[in-house]
Amino acid sequence: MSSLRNSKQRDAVLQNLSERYDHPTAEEVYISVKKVIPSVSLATVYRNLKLLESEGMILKITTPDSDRFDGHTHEHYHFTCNSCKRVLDLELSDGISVNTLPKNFGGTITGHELMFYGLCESCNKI
Amino acid sequence: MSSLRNSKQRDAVLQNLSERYDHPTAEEVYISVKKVIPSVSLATVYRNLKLLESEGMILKITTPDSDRFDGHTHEHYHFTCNSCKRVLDLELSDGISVNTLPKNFGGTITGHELMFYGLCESCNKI
DNA sequence: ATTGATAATGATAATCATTATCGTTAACGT
DNA sequence: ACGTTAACGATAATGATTATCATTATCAAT
Repeated sequence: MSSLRNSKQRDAVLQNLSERYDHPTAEEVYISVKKVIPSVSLATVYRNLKLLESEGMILKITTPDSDRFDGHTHEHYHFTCNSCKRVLDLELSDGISVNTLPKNFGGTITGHELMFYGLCESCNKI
Repeated sequence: MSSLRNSKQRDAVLQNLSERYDHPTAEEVYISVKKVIPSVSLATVYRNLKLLESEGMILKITTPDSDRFDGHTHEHYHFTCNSCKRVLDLELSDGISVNTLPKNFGGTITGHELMFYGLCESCNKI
């Protein structure tokens, strides 16, 4: 069977994401990785982001505005500013209700969306 | 200032969404509305979905696979099947923890993502 | 009812993020 | 080293969404 080979491009993508906390887009990761490996291709960044996500090493965060990536995979939540579109981390204390909005946060929260993932009943049976 | 005028195309979009619970894509809404107004344009469906969402009359649900629409705006949550990509409603009892997964559900839940929306601290000040 | 202003439409071109293709390069087991 | 093939860089293709624009429909004022 095929297995993963080492790739400095993939290492650079993963390292960049592990160093930052601003939830960059694929394009923004590309710009950063280019500073370390100037010859890197945008397609390679997309390829490795997808691969790393499928391996569970990074998270893809889908917002209404853009897809973003997060190198920190511990359980935590996110906030999107409707104005500047930035994505911030929100750490909720364990067991907090989704109806109890975080207090230690200078912004204003006007809504939230909770999405569960898994297998539906019919796909479960297959 | 400008104000909204009546439009049977917009009414048809809104009515279609209010009748269904399957969280259709824009294309799927278009197919349905076309059965009522055969001359309707896909662009008109997109325009009205955006307009209705900005008016708070429908919800846009962004999933990793596609954007979907929901005509039912009361607070509730969603489940995306990783296999068939369907989006289902999940009603959580009030105050339930995000760590307590719903029981009345035939599928398997493997993860979840919680996104808050609003204004960040710096945009708040503007 | 008619008119005038303009919101809304239908058709389609343009945009843009992402993916596919393909010839070349590089990782690594033998 | 060598051969196999995963991974790459470059770029074309794709597909969902948005922009454009000439035409039509809404509706307040006459």
